[in-house]
Amino acid sequence: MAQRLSDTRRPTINDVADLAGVSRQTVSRVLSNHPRVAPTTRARVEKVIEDLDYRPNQMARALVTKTSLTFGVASVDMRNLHFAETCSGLQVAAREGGYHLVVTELDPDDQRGVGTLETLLAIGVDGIVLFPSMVSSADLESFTRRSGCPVVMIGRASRIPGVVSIALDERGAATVILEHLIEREKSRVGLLMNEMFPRFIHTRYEALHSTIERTTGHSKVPVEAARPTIEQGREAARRLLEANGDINAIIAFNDTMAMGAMRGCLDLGLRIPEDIAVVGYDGIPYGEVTIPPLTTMVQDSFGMAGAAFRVMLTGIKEGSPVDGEVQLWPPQLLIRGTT
Amino acid sequence: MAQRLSDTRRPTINDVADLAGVSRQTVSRVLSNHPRVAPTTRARVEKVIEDLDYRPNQMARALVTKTSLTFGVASVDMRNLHFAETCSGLQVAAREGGYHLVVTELDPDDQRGVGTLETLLAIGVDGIVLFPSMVSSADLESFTRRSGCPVVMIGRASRIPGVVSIALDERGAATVILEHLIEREKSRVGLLMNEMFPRFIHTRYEALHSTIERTTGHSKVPVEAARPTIEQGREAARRLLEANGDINAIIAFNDTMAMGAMRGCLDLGLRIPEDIAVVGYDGIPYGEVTIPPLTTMVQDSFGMAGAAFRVMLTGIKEGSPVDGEVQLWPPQLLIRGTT
DNA sequence: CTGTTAGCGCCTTCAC
DNA sequence: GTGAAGGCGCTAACAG
Repeated sequence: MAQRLSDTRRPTINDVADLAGVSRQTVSRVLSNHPRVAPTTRARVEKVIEDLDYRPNQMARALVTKTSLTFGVASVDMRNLHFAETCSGLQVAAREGGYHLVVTELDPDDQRGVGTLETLLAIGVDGIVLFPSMVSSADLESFTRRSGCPVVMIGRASRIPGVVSIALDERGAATVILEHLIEREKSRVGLLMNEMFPRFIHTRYEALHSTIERTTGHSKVPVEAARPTIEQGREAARRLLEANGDINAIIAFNDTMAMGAMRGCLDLGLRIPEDIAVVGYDGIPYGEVTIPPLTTMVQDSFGMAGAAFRVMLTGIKEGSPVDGEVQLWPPQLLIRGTT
Repeated sequence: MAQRLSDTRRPTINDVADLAGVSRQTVSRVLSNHPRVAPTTRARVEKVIEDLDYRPNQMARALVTKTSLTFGVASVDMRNLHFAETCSGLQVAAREGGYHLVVTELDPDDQRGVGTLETLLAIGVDGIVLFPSMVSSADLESFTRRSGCPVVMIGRASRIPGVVSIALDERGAATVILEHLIEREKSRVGLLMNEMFPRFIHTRYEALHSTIERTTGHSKVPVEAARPTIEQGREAARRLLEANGDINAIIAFNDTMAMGAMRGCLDLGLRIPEDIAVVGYDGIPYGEVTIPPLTTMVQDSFGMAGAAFRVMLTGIKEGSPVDGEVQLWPPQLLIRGTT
């Protein structure tokens, strides 16, 4: 038993120091590339490190440096391509800096959501990338104020002190979509929104709603809310169409719902795009193989992820997040077959 | 500045102890629900914990307990629905045990892949869930032997000492698919495989290849390898069809490639399923909205994730992984419109 | 250039 | 029931 333990025990900085005949401090200096180490000493220590396949224990290191080289990524549901792509982008950006991602879904039982953030903090993350969620602006502000933890929010633009937002320019996006639909003479628009997000964080809904009112003159905009799945999108689209026979365009919260909506339209015998146009958001790859291919408001998940990581890193290094900054990303409408 | 630091400093066990007028030890006992604490003391301490919103620093705790309550999840590419769903399942299972996921992509520069595993270990994970990758069986075996870290591999069945495999029963799955295709009189099968996975870990390829030979009598099975994307699947399918005019069925490595293959077939003017049948693997939601809907070998990502977490937890608790166990999951063919 | 001392925040072991 | 030492593996600050 003791045998086994000694077998599996990872070498520590002490082991390296002993074998190299130096103090732990010298090893530590070699590790951190401190200049004032004699070349011969350095070589000797590095040799031992190599031989032992030693790697410093990051948790011990974090305990003293207050920097764990990990950051949290939180969303309500990770089974989402936009999220997956963003995570991939975060991971790529993070790797260079030696950072790791702790990915978590916000606890559905924790209504306010802050609990999940506190938990991330307790395990030692240096920063948090947060996807749109139930966490209210007030809670978020108090969280960052209390903790000093840099928080970057992707996908929802709000000027929360202590939080940097990176999001699609929703108003610009809505305008581009509406211009396009109007050009296609599809100005009677219905909305398919995500019921997971309460009104107060629903910038996309508000942007679309006000833009539709402004550009089409229709004051009552038909809308249905559902979970962001194909099946729910399909059913919601049917409800939307049955209750509003005059609709000739559907804008969906994301591509997944839009793909469901396409089926809902077919269910009712409507032709796309002749009878009804469909527009999604995100630009997921699967949208290009629907028949017809889906017109969509592309989000540069990868680019936004990179930006998010850099902003977070700045927040970490400066010890505090930039104040309420909002980075808006330009809309980019990918016009394909559904409009 | 000192002001700011003191503002944002998280309370420690000492703060709680001081305020409650007890020693740190007593606080620690309250935290771990130790029975021998006077009810009044406990109440007092809990009150302070509540007031301070104190949460124990997991890294400090991990340093002494050797248990971080985190585990690593590694794959070659996280932009993959099967992976995303599995992560979601892992996260749900993990939450109950208070565990967190550190998700990482295997470093493409690290050809052998073990480096990524070592890095995970250095940041303190208690176990690792590994997706099929370039990591060879030999490297994996030596890694688990040296580190004693429980590793569960999802998606590739191999009897590696120290590693538990959880995977689809590939031979069973291949048999089910072939029986179905033969019944549909589509026995001239071409294969679209994933070039990311080298031969030696390609159980899916081997199962399909040998099953096709056995059941159809065709000894030379046409195959194309490509990256697992829609576009690459499409091109590979065209190559496959152009080189093998007699093919009347394509089995793709996963649904994404299968969806690309469907486009490739259309490109060449083939009707699905009349002229050619298409089968995918995974059962991702988007497969249900292709036209026609995609026949697919479903993988219970969520269930496999739960099983993987439980196995890993057992490994962690017992201090060593179960030995070379392989859990095979039964095939489940979802027959839709492409066959 | 290198070593010593003193913790980081927590738990384990042993006293009382 | 509670407290006092001691140390997990590492680095910061000071010696020399």
